[in-house]
Amino acid sequence: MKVKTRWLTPPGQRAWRAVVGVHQGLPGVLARALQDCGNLSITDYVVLVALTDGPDGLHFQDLASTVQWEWSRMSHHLRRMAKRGLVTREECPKGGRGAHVVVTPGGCAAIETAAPRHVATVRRLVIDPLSPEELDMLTVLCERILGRLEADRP
Amino acid sequence: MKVKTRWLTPPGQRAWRAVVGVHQGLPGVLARALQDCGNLSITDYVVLVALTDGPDGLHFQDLASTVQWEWSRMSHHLRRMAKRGLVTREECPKGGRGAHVVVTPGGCAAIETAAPRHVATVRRLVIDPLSPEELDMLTVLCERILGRLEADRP
DNA sequence: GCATCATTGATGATGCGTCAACTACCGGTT
DNA sequence: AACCGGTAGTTGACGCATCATCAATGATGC
Repeated sequence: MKVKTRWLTPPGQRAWRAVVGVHQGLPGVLARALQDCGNLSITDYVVLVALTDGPDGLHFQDLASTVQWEWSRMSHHLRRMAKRGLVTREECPKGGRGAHVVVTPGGCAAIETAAPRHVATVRRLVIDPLSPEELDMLTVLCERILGRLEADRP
Repeated sequence: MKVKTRWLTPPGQRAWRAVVGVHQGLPGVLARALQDCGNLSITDYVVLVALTDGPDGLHFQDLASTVQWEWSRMSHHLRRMAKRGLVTREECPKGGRGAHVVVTPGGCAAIETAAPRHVATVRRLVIDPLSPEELDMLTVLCERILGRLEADRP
């Protein structure tokens, strides 16, 4: 019951396999590293980094747009994070409507322990095994692919 | 409330951003392409490709090991695919215990329409925008990273 | 001043993936 | 035969992501 499709050329197959392999392997290792120090998921980490990047919290919608999430996803995730004491919703200081999201001391502590280790993991897995020239090459190639991706999804 | 961590160097940041961008963007485009022709998810596609790669169906555990899934995940997914008429569980031809999974005619038709388009999408997004030398370079870099990943997860 | 509409955000339903039982069945041992 | 340990696979519960929908709060037109 062979499917008769013209598959990729051997170099193409090998490249695709490698890309898929990285795609499948990276999140697991990063997630484990984050789990080991502070019980954070990758998504928690992303949200906390966005929130702690400025001096104060962020508006709900600004937060959602900086991490490129839909509002509903953000809302659900903030509820779960709030239940775990990582963030809180406050009244908007500008008085208007809209939720203002801030990091609790607990969340701040969590991100401050997690961030250095996470960066170290990224370094170890992706940055360090490549020479500076190779890193630049990887950047160029990924950005080329990214361009196609964005052209595909306007 | 700035988190004071030594982040990546600018080239490192740019590389990491590009890698993450590809990682986040690729599945969406591939999933849409598969959805548009046959209502398959990426996971459906992977299972169907594995099943139609040989002349006959596969043993449950062989299927699980070729696509690198846990048994429970495979079991759940096969149940859902069976409910949609894509695969069936049969008695093992060897007589022993164990489930034998085969593709239904409907599943076969689905994969035969989906596969060429999927390959074309991969080509368009990843293979075509790169020259052969660049493709080889991408392979080498990804495989280097893969090595680190596997060293990290024994 | 109020009716209408868009924005902002929350909620419920559904599907997927993981973990931890749980069942069933085969093989060998006593 | 009865027992037992390991293999094969299923099931249930839970967390997360997405989609559709709902409620409340603006802004705008008349």
